[in-house]
Amino acid sequence: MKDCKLHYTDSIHYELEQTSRLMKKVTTQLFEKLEIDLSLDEYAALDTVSVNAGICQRDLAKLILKDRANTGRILDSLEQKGFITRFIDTKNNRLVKKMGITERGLRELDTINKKVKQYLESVTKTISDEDIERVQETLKSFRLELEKVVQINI
Amino acid sequence: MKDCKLHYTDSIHYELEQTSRLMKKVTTQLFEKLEIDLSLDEYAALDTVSVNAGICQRDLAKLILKDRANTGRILDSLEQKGFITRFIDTKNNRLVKKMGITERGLRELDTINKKVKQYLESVTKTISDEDIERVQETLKSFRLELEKVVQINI
DNA sequence: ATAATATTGTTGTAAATGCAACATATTTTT
DNA sequence: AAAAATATGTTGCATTTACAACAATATTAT
Repeated sequence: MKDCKLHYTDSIHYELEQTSRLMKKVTTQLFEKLEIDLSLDEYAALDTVSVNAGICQRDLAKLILKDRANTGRILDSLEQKGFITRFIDTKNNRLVKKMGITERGLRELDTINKKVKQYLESVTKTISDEDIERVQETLKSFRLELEKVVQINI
Repeated sequence: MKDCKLHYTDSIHYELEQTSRLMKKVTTQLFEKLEIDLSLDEYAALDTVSVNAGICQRDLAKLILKDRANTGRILDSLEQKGFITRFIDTKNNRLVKKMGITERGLRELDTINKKVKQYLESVTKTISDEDIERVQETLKSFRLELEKVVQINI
């Protein structure tokens, strides 16, 4: 019993990784099925921009946990599709590329959010809201602990 | 408040993804710091093999959520490093490549497990054991629900 | 018995990812 | 004021990854 807990496959870290990978797979398949013209990462970025109007690229990169290079590329795609606009501005007297969601992007995001929410709720319907909420809260504390020890170079 | 919950960034799926990515980053950095000569995936595979002696490649692929191609490559590396042995056997009258952990692999795994456990426990020490356990259990039920709807081609 | 289908593993390839190097501009140090 | 350090974004590259095609063998259907 004591030995059991020594294994990675019995750890919360393993469970997290597995669940997350599976979740990603499910969502990717859902996006294909619903013929959504965005990648999962583009969607996450778009959603994050929508609630953080005027955010700059580096700050966005921190939120979506991508590096600056990939964040830039994701934004190129979103801009090219007309879902966001980018503009040069300053932050702490430095030139930065800020962005905002377009009218079209907002409509697209809203559509996707509704579709996805409906579907995903049907997946988690066997799990009580309290459990979900409790997990979410614990994950958040957990994440904050992780942020203290991880070195993020973005 | 109701609208809030519509956003991906407020969903448990987002929290899962973020926490998992962060966790991966932390562990990768830990492996580098401890100068462990295994990738994270190799470690997960080795650990899984150790508790599933005689497993075949495809079954292992299912457990570590990699496709058959990548699983094969990971095993090539582990075999080359002398941590596992592979042998041809049959499963349901079919030829399969089974594997087992070597004496050396077992020692290596044990060393890593101890190091990693010690470190990771220091990370999660601010979170109570009950919370961890509860999250782990809920994640597992969640994962089982996901497995029902996801299409896995391995 | 022959053809079609299924299982398992490998190889090839295109896309995603992260990291380092670079370019530019600004702040801090000397 | 000049030099060093910092912040931000982009480009290039090497690694990882997933997916499809293939090879070999066994099972099932006709």
